[in-house]
Amino acid sequence: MGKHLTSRSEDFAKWYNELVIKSGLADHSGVRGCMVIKPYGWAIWEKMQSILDKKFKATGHQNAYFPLLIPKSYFNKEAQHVKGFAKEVAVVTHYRLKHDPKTNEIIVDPDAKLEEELIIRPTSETIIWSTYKNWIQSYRDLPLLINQWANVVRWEMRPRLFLRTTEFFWQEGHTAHATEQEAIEEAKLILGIYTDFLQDYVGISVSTGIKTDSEKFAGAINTYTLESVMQDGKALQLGTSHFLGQNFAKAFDVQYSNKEGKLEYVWATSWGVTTRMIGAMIMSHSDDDGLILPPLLAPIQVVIVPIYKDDETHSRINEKAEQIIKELEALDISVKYDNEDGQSPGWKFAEYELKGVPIRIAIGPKDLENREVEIARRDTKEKKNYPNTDIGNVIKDLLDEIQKKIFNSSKSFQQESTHEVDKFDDFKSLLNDKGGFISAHWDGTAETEEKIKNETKATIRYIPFNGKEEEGTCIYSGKKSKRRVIFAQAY
RNA sequence: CGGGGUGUAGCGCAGCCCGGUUAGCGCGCCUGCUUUGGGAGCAGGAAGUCGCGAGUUCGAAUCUCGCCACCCCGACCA
Repeated sequence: MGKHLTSRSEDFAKWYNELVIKSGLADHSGVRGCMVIKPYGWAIWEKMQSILDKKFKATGHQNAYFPLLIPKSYFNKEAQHVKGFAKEVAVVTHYRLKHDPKTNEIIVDPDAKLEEELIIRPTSETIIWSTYKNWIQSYRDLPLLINQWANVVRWEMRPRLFLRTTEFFWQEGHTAHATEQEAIEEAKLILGIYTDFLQDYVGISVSTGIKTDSEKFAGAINTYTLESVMQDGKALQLGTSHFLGQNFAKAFDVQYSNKEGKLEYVWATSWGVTTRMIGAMIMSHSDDDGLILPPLLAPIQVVIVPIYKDDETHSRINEKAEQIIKELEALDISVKYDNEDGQSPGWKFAEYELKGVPIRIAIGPKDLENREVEIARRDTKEKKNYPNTDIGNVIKDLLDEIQKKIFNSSKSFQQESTHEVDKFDDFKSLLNDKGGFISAHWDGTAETEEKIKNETKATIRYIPFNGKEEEGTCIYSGKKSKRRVIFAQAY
């Protein structure tokens, strides 16, 4: 294992890559764009899943599972949807391999060609709506509130660990409602759940708003988004919640009888967050020494490192460590006692900093003598000695404090990274300089949006909700504008 | 898909230009002793189809041709 990471200032992309791999979250695999998520990384995802899952269930959603493979014809039905995803779907064309007698190699059996090709889901709207058609007949069947935890495949040209992989994990919610209003409320409810989750648990400050037509989900009427600024000044979309209108209902003919016995198309939403959140968490909080994990998602919240010279001291430390472990476990704090004797304490310190364990407790001869322990927090690198008494509660409070501190840093960073700009020259120089969110006037046309993108690589990340009415002129075209939108260069 | 790079021990690399001992170094691993408050030291040891396939040659990690894979940078995307 290399001793040092590339620093963020030297090469942010390299820092990120090394960090993901060296901290043991994930590995590259034999297939381009597909990654192996290792136990330490998967443990974080499991925590994310269980927290979100509870929130979904608390708001009336149920989990179900729909198939990975979707007949190509289903995919055809909603025009915008096909158009949006066509470029990146993987297609299954055959169902068998055979031995080639000539080369003695395994080849695709040409006789096993599928009559109808199957696509590997890039998202599940089509298969779900073709199923909902049979599930929904009456207003009594509504609302239908389903979520699934699944993997999807989108053939990516330029993959990046966690941020953009060809296969990724996510949850996708798909709901059907009797009224437009109710569907919009659902999409916003979920956006609120995502916001709370990202801020309270992942510790990332997010901003929300509506996507422009060119950035919205293929097949949606409106896409609500959550966005944040990473440490390098680039923006990242962390999740989306879509109001789908009646587009899929009409494409798949999903109608219900209302109380008056008249047939009406249902109103739909879909929404998702992915393993990308892990990448965002890394890029938001971590430093040149390694990960900084928010306590509420850290697989290990506290690590105890013993320091000893002789067996007698060692066994006294073990005793003390056991006491602390009991105290912490009683408070539901996850703790690891690293009592391996293969590595020096210094090695362990560096290792757990790399892995982002929020709190480290060191116990050595001095501490035994003074009836203390040394407690070090990962986020600030601060070290302090605490007396033996009531260590559990000290740690508990410290974990809370770290969680808050991480979020507050993210919040102030996001505020510092947001700038109002009125001149296109300033807009461009700001992008070159530090990036971040740029709040600027836009004339509302797709043409201007496109031109700005081509010239600066910045896109409109979102149109803020309740953006205050403000007379102004478009930063690019000089035409009249009534509100500011948020631009950024994005991942 | 374009440009660049890499492929040699579990990991990171050198060797290749200019072919020739038994393919080397660091980390890790195993054994032993000494160590342990910020990535420990010494001694000994195990571990390699040199990405794959052809070719040139007395001889190929090294030269030639072909193939494959991955990474990085750009255009598309959660």
